[in-house]
Amino acid sequence: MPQETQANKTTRDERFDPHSFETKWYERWQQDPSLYRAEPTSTKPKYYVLEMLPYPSGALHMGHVRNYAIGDALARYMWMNGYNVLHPMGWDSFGLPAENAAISNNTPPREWTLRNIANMKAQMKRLGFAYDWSREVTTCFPEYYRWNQWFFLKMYERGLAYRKKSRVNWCPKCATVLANEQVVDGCCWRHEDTPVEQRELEQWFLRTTNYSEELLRDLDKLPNWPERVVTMQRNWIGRSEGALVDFKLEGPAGPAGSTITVFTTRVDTIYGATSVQLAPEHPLVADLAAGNADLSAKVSQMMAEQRKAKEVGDIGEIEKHGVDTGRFAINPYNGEKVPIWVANYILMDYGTGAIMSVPAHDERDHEFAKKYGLPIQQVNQPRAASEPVDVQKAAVTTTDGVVINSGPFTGLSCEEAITRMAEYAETYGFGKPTVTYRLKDWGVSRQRYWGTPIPMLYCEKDGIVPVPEKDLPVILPDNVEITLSGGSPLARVPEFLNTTCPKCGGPARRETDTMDTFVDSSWYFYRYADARNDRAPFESKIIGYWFPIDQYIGGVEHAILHLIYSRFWTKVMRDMGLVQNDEPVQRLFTQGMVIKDGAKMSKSLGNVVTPDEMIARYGADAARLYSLFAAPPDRDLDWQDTGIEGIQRFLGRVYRFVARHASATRVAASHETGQAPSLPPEARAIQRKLHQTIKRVSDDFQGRWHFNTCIAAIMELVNELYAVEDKIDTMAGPLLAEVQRDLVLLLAPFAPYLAHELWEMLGEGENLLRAPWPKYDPALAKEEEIEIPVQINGKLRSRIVVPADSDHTFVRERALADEKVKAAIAGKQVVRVIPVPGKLINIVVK
RNA sequence: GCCGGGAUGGCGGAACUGGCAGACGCAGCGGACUCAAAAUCCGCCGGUACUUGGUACCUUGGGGGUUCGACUCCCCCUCCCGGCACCA
Repeated sequence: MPQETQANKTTRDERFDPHSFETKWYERWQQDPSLYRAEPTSTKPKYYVLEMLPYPSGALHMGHVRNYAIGDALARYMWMNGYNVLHPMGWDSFGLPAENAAISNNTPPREWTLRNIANMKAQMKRLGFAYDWSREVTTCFPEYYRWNQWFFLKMYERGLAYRKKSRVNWCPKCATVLANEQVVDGCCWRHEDTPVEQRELEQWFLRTTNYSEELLRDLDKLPNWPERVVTMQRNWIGRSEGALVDFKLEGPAGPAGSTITVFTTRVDTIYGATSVQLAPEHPLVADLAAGNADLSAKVSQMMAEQRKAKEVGDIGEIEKHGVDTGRFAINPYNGEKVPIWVANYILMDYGTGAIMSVPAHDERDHEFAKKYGLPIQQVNQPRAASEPVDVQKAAVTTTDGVVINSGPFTGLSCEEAITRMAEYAETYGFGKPTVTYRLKDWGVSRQRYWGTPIPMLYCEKDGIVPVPEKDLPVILPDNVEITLSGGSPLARVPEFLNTTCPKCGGPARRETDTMDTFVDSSWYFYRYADARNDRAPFESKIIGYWFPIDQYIGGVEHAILHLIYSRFWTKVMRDMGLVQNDEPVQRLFTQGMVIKDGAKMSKSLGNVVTPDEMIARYGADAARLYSLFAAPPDRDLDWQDTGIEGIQRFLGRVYRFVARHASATRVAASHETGQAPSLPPEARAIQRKLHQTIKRVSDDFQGRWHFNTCIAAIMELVNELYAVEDKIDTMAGPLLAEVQRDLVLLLAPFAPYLAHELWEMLGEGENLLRAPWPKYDPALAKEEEIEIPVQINGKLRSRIVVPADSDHTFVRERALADEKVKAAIAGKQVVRVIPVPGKLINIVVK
């Protein structure tokens, strides 16, 4: 054995070559496809960890690597802790970039997409991510999208899918319609410099608004979602409580009827209403303007103005103006006649498109009334008025007040009046309490080729006819000419377009729009649980076992779009009896972006770092470990090329240390004796550090996920091992063996290649993924002596070393006896001594 | 305007419940090894002042406060990032 130690010393400067062993393990892992498979049933507890599936754009970027490194570390940790882990991966593979590539490279979208998938899958494998590929989901395959179509039919049956003509967002670059969620600052979410146009089109919608209330309420069931995601969804749903009140039109009524229903959150101020304001697009406006050329012209001008403002995204900035229609409406509470105006700041798509204008108690109404000389009438007196209020000067908008000049409601508090007056309206049939939402139905039609065909037919005789379930899937044809003009490419494929009506057997044509790709990603994670089912999207019993997802990890950019649609889809499936869970995701983690030199990586800035070059230079482990080490995972990560070199150095230090002492460990392991005899102090220090490190890493996995500090802790352990390495041979063998094994286990979730290599080097035959996570012993982690800082009047003046379990009296005596302390308090009076057990002592002197 | 999040050395970041500010890493400086370089190993590394060791003072975006003690709590302000917004 001494000779062997000698031999090891000679390998001290052995080069650390991650590529040789990463290649070796990569090949071994490819040979065993069952390695990361989840067990269909198990006595172990289940754990479903999921990273957001990528769009197959061509190659992974560092943001992907970071996302998957977090998920992979967690999956490996859970495996080592004895869980039945489901850790799948798939491809969100429908979408526009494939069509754009088809146009620019003359490559069919399918071919382009599948090539990208192959490339990215190879990258993932090379990075060592532990996915259960037997459950791979590719959304552009008929075996997947047929279930999109199936769900669509089920929603149609339940009245949740419907077709209507409406004003929709249109991106001229995508040549298709966008959902409200896909419009960012008035521009397309894909083309941030392209303003969205408004077009009138016949479209398919899903009734997300049926679930507005539940989508909002159930946010309370998600305590383990990031606060900001919950807030963003809450804002997006935009619940507002108020009342509907009917104002009767005075004089002749047109086709739009004789009632103007207004929505208000402040019905308590209705006695102060001095006009009614309509949105230019309000149906009644056409009636009122009929035969009035001047009014018609002004109204169409306002419509144009609103549309333009909406496109540019600065609705809210435009100057308020309006026009008096010359007609009147009756306030149902007091019978008063108020003029009806049309105003450019009233939006048809919020509330009812009509408001009552109360200039005394609303700032916008006040501004408007001032401009046009409309009367301002106070009906609300604030309680805590420091100076006399003058509603002619400024609106009083507080709800902390008392209702005045309001007939039978005079004297009520605002809050009470809001309730009582709405009830009153309901009793007398001219209104009711109500709730409105900002959330709109989800427009899912896209005038594009590379997506799921919407399974609907149009028959001249029978109208809209759903494709019978037995005829699914409606296959997306190949060889379609793709252009970005002239509407849906599928409309130019006669073989696809023309079919027969299943009801009457007569000629029918197919719907040529495809589904928004967010449909694909709204339920893909259910498919993973039962990915090869060809009779149903999945078996409910299997969903019952795996759901909800224990941990979902992805970018915060999906906080609204994908995550609200997924929640909606789950609730619909639950109401269909397919799943039992109300929510798909138990815990959500949103990781920060990877940036470089303070900016998002982009080709135009030339600051792109690719995983391939990082693997080539430093290896997969280093790329993964650095993406976890450089910043806490929830924050943005500023990529520094020199930073990853430090990680590579660290991995080399680990490798060399274990390599140098592996044989000693193997020998020790072969005649393990159980509890070591009392250790020499240096060995005890190492043991203590080891157990402290195990605690820190384990705790972080349970709670904060600050993997940057976990890795720092492991670095500290390795630094300590190096500091005593010269003496390590004289230390007890079993301890060295324990340290080496545990060090490798601690690194296994973060740097799997290195960990596997060293595990084998230590003579461990067992699969590392199934090796038990090390346990720490609090007694062994505990310090025997601690250093106590001594403060005088809150300033650090000295430090003393005392046994860890010293009581206060002892610490106090030692502190007061300290030379530096004595000098500092000489001639002064000790007023108080404040102990912080185990932490610090502060002496207050005068 | 409203709602979140953030600002700490030359840089990325640490300090978890009010208790040693700057862990760990990068960059930098010095040393060992080497003919030399790379690699590796060891040491130093917030600022200012003074006689080196050392000691004192300053320092967590700015200003005030609470406290024996504040990166951490409270009030005011500045800047940055994200969401919502004529929402009635």
